[in-house]
Amino acid sequence: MDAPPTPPTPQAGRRRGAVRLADVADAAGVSVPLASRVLNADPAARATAETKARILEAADALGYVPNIAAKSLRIRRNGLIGLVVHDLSSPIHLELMRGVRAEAAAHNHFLVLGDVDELLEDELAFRTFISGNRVDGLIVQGGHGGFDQRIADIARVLPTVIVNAPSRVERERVTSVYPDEEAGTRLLTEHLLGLGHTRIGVVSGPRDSTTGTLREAGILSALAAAGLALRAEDVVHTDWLASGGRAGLAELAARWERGGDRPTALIAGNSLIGIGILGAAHGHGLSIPHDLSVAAVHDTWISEHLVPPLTTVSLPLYEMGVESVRQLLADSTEGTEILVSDPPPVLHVRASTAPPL
Amino acid sequence: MDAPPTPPTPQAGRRRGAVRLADVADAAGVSVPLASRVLNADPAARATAETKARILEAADALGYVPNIAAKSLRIRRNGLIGLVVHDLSSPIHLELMRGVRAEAAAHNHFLVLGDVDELLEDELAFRTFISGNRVDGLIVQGGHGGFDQRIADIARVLPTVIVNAPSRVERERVTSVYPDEEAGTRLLTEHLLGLGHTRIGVVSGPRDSTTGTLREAGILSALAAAGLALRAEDVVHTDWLASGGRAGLAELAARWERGGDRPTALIAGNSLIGIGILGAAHGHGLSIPHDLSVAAVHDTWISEHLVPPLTTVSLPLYEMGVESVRQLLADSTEGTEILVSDPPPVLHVRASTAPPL
DNA sequence: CTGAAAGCGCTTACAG
DNA sequence: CTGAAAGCGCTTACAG
Repeated sequence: MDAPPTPPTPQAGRRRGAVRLADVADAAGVSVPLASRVLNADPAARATAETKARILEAADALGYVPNIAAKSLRIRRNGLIGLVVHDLSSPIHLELMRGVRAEAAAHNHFLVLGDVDELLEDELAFRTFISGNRVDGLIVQGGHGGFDQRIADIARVLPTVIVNAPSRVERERVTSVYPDEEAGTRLLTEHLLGLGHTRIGVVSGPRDSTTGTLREAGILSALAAAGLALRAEDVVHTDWLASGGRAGLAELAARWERGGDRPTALIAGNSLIGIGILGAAHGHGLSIPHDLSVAAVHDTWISEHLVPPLTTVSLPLYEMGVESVRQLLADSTEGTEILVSDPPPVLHVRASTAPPL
Repeated sequence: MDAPPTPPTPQAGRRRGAVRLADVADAAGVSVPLASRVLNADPAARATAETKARILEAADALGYVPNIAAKSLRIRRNGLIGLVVHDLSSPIHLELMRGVRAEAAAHNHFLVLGDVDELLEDELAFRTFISGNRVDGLIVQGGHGGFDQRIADIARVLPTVIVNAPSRVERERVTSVYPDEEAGTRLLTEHLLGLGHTRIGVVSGPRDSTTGTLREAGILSALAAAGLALRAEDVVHTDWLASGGRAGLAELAARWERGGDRPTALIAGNSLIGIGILGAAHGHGLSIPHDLSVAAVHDTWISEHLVPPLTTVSLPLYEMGVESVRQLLADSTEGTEILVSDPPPVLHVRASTAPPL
């Protein structure tokens, strides 16, 4: 038997016969520079309409696509934005990411995915990612404590925008995009007050989280406006996950077992915490909203499918993603802080909140 | 007042003083080619250990990172993998994506994000994404009907792997990576049979979905092994989302209202459908698992936090992501079909399933 | 306005 | 084994 015949060069040689600008120029009978100018719509190129048409046709017929590497090497930009996320599985972060992706695409940019934890750990990956012209700029999910100084370092080299947190970096200013956290929790609190709750507890994120602090401030201000206070014993700090919500409720329930009064409503620092609380409630003999109302920050697709459906306030996550790309591409003054307030926080009342008994 | 002083070239000129290979070579007192060879660990480079050390030191001291554009232009690869996803908000797809990302990073590759729907709509974006050496290869989430022929077209130009679906493309063979769908649903079905259920219904995905068909086949075979059949009236087709699960249950409930017997357990085509069913059950006067057991394909972080926690079978999503990157980088024979069976499907029994009344 | 020339920063046959 | 030279495919001052 003979060796099997070589297949008709399918992708054996990879990147089969890529068509170059020179091929287009040849086909159109013009020089390479002119082809370049016409294809890039250089206003200085005043070739006859007919010539232009011939070039465009040739490019189209040959299926010409510029070689990105060659182009980037010349113009020192590559149409890539680095998106550094923290937790790929959170539906909250995902909504942000959707906005970033869509707006980037609208500007003919693509997203390159990075992972906060990995970049923090692996110095080489870190440098490769932010250096070497790999990306034109960086969008970093904010709110990760220790990462901040690192971000400041990067921002000196590469246009950088922090999304979803005000810049906490003091010495160096980094552009940041964030929502009106306080207005969000104020809305939730007012909703609960309106239902008749007078003692409200909080399951918040990590104690040192700026975002968490802002959310708590919104609760405090709404309570204060009603002449009420937030009791220290009604606040618990945990992490931003469903398991955190579960742990937070366990902690509170343990306190309540010692007797005395307890809050009739809980505000969850985010909707993952809210999910954890709903999931754990039954185990503590709590029926929601009968025994306890629960409301959370951030509306995601899951909220309405939970049992019971979760009352939330939606913050403009998608729009923040959009805005962060705009800021990045506008190469705006570093250190700008953009509050995204359109749309404003919106309350989504669902069955997890009800008047207290 | 004078104009404000120009800041000390922060990022005004962008990409401040990028250090080039030539700078490293100068600093080490060697030629550029030698520096290149040593830094790339070319085994042919037999400079003295001391010279090598000097080069590496210089690179380190200067913080040298190769210019990716220049490098890609030469070697015709850029360390970028295109990941084309369908629904960024699905926790199922996300788990896949995590595996892809991690394995890509392990091979010093980064991910560029594309969107199926957008690429289908926008011809220019499509060509830009797959052509022009933007990415070295493509990983495409499978199971999107109409996209298949398109994928085949791409695969002829660019190394491509379909993940999460066997290749349905007949004429041209595209490498694909998929789980043992039938084993998964067989496990769920056997679990329900073991609990004593003898009539089991299915809320599956779209009627023309290959994945859905495979999952139904697993159910059929397990039922058949027990001498049971799947009744046509107990099957409903919907979409793969929570809203689909909601609609599917509504459809079944409407049938059941006409009287007669009904299934005592339901298998959801995926866990989003399962979430929808759990969320809608109460509205149909059904208590789960008391009146109806529910089990679903794919285990995600939410499953255990649902009310009640959802019984699922986990398929190796993360590992499929990993494997798809390996296949892509191995540039394996086109048309290979890889069944990822490690780990095998695992049953996660939770409170949404119980013996029938 | 257009074309010939230079050059972006690398890698790699090619001579020595 | 190492260095000088060429060249990857583009864009853009620079002359004409």
